[in-house]
Amino acid sequence: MAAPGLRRRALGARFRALTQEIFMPFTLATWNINSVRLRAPLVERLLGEEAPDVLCLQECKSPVEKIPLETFRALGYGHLVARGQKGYNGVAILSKLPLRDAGDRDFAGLGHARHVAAELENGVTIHNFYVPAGGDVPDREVNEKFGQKLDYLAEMRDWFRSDRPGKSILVGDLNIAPREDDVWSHKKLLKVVSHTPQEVAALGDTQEAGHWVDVTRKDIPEGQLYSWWSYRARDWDAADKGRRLDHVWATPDIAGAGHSSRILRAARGWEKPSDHAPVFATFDL
DNA sequence: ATGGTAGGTCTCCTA
Repeated sequence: MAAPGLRRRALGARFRALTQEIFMPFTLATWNINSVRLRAPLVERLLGEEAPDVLCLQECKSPVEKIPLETFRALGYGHLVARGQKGYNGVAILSKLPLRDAGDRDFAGLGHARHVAAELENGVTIHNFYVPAGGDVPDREVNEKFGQKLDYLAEMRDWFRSDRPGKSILVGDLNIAPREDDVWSHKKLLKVVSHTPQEVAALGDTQEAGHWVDVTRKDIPEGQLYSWWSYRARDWDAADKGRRLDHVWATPDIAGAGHSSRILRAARGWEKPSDHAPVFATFDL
């Protein structure tokens, strides 16, 4: 039998080990960067100023081998799981924490680099998505791209239905603003691709199939919330005609650990910006 | 009702 003092210290160590095991908070951000090579300085600025543990990028528009990993590694981000192609699409997960490549899927058979998954050492899987934008006309009979977007979402839905995810986070540019307060004008955008009832229903089916919790809206349930402002506006900030296209979802087993969601609107005003702002969430896991 | 900007690539596609 150990002396009372020793026993107390041993319990203290066990308590510390236990609490550390339970509370290992990590912060995650998702950002459509619109060319990771052109905007490598902006990525560096975000990593330097905000220091998320994990940064998921979309629209890298670069083959994986041309992503400037060494500049990011110098800031402590030595781990990369990515898929790329020349000129279009491309998704990357950049991390301070070790990652295991957990594969990718080619939904709707497009042959595009629009999904990649990685697993953290705590067993959490991160899915990074770039859902097709869907073209201009919300009618698959006259616009093939709109059909591809709906097919992409349907195949995501079917996958989550057949293989229900657990301990998972899904982020990315989903190219749909589902709620009325996710767009600057619900009424004016009802026939605009990204906010049509058909797309909102498709996204809802995909979310429901995986029992995904919208972590951003769990944290910020009220009010207008945007993550994208068009380049075409004369003054994006004053006009504020935004949409919430970028999302952070989590499975119910870990969604309760998510908190401190925010959108870094300021990044939309940086020099030569992306048209998207980064979305953040922290998970105590 | 219209056109407005941006990036990559190779002259126009995509967002």
